Amino acid sequence: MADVARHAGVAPMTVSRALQDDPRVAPSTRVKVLASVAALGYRLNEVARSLRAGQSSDLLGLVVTNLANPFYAQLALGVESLAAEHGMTMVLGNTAEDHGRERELVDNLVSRRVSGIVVVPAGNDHSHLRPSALDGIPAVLATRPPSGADLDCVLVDDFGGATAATRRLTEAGHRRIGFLGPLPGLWTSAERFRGFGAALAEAGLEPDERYVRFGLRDVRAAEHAAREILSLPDPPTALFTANNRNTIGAVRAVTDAHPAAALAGFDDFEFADMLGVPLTLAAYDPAEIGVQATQLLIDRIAQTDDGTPRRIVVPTTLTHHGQPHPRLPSGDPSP
Amino acid sequence: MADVARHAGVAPMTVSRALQDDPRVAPSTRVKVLASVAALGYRLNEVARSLRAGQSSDLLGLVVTNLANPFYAQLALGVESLAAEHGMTMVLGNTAEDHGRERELVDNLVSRRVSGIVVVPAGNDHSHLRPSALDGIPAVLATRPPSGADLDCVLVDDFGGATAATRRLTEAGHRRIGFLGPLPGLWTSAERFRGFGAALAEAGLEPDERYVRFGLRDVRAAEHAAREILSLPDPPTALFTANNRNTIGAVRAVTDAHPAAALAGFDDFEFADMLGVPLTLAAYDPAEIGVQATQLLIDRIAQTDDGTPRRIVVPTTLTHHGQPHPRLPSGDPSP
DNA sequence: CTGTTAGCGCATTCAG
DNA sequence: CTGAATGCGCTAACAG
Repeated sequence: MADVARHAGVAPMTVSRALQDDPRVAPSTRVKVLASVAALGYRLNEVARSLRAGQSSDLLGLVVTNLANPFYAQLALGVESLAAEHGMTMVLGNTAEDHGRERELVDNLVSRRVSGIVVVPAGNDHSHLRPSALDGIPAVLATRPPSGADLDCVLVDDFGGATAATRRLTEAGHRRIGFLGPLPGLWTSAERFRGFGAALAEAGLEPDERYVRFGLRDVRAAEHAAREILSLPDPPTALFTANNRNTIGAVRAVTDAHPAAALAGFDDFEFADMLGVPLTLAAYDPAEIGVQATQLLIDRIAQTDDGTPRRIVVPTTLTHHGQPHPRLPSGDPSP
Repeated sequence: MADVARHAGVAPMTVSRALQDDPRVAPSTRVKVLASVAALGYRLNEVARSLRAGQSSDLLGLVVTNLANPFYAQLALGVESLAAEHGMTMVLGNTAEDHGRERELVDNLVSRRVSGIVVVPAGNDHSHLRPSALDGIPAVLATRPPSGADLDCVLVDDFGGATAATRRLTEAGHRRIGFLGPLPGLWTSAERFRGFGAALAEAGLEPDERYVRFGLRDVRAAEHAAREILSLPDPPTALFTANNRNTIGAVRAVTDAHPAAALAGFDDFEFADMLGVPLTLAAYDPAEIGVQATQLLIDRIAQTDDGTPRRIVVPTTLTHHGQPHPRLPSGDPSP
């Protein structure tokens, strides 16, 4: 910068001002300075700039559990787009659902003085994400509600979506409906099960534990569980699956020799319409979650909020792929 | 840091040294310092640290064209994993194939003094990525070779993969084979077409322009083109598709009323085995590209290379989903 | 409108 | 082994 100042015949301070469009600098001077900047190929050093600024660095942290999941990639895209709109740059970390790694990443981001962090938390205790634990840097949770800390968060309407999707099954006359989901310790998983149960209750039914499986973390496990359930002496005529891994596993099981079962689930995914199996899905826009979370963060950074924790719930839409579910004959359709 | 020093009864310099495991500090002093650090909840300021260091910031930039594509999400994961292994943090930007945005993002990263940048370039001229244009910060290209600049790059074996996949079709007796691909200006697209042509040549054939379509950027366009080609009076009996968007479009076209055609293509994707259509695919590991690119970058940062541009080619593997392609009767199978 | 002074938090350099 | 001085590149805060 000193070089530029020399080249332009002004003081460094003037260069600094010209570069940040300070209105107090004369137009003629500004032109002169900008010419020198161009001539010397000079570029502002953001590191020094943000050191001086003390707080803020125009960086926005994002910590996700699994970037390989297109869901989180979309969420990241949402964060990036809004961040960019506000002149901020996204720093991305992947925890692979590892609490320790999450701590490391968050710590790292704090050390870099990012302006805020969007976190998809790996664990159920979020006390380490309190602003006080983060040198005052605000964090916003995505897809899971805070526990042990008063934090902003953006959630999906897990309960509503699961209820609506399951209702489609009961409305079609199904009375024996199975459930496949990931670990019940996951908030989303628990909520979706609750929604599932609510829809059953509306129809005067309740979950049958023989047909309920939790802890299915990948497609293979889900497929296996689906086969087991469908092989029971008195198998369900329909399945509700709590996320796309489980849905896919169920589809695999159903397209095979086993007795067909109607499927409804949570999460839309590409190709859902190409699997040759009718599928009712509670869909939502993952990017929207990223956008909303980033907006909360920006509000908090700008202090335009009132300080009380906010909670945004992103709605789901019911979509249907493939042929409509055949309406079962009234009464319990026996095998 | 001064606070910690005071608390520990030492000079700030000693705190600094203790924190970076300088062997010259006495063990007892180190313990004292670390205790104070913990007591005060002190955290090193990476911003100041990297300002002092002048170069480097333990940040590694990644600029991709489309994070929504699982391919690039996987690539990002590869970059992140190796970066993390080396104590570096990934900063991610998305260009949406926009040259201007790419320049902005790269410029931004340079201003932040990242140690290096992995770029999936949007355009065909890469002169703006020369180290001299980047204040000496090295860039590595991923999936596309440099042009107008001597840069390291990591490529996929586009030619070989396309040749191998197409060969499967000719070996099965197909003689009228169509081609669907994105814009021919894309290097990968051109290479894959070249590989397609090479396999045809081996079988004494050549591309029939009636069956060749470029510029298909999404599934819908690919599906439409596939339908058109398959509706010709003398339609091809097989199609080679140059990327997963095109493959999916072709699958959609083929599963419909149209005369079936054998399919081979580039890129594997999830569910490829669930579409009910036999599919030969040239597959490769996108994360591997990210890892290799990051390794090149780290080498260059550490100056452990000899300065000449390096080029790494990631191999492809032929995978087959669904039933094997039925072997056509010898001779040209007429409709 | 422009320049001068001072310091953000840290680590290199040189003295103890 | 430890400490003091110095400056990384930039910009508030105060002069002129």
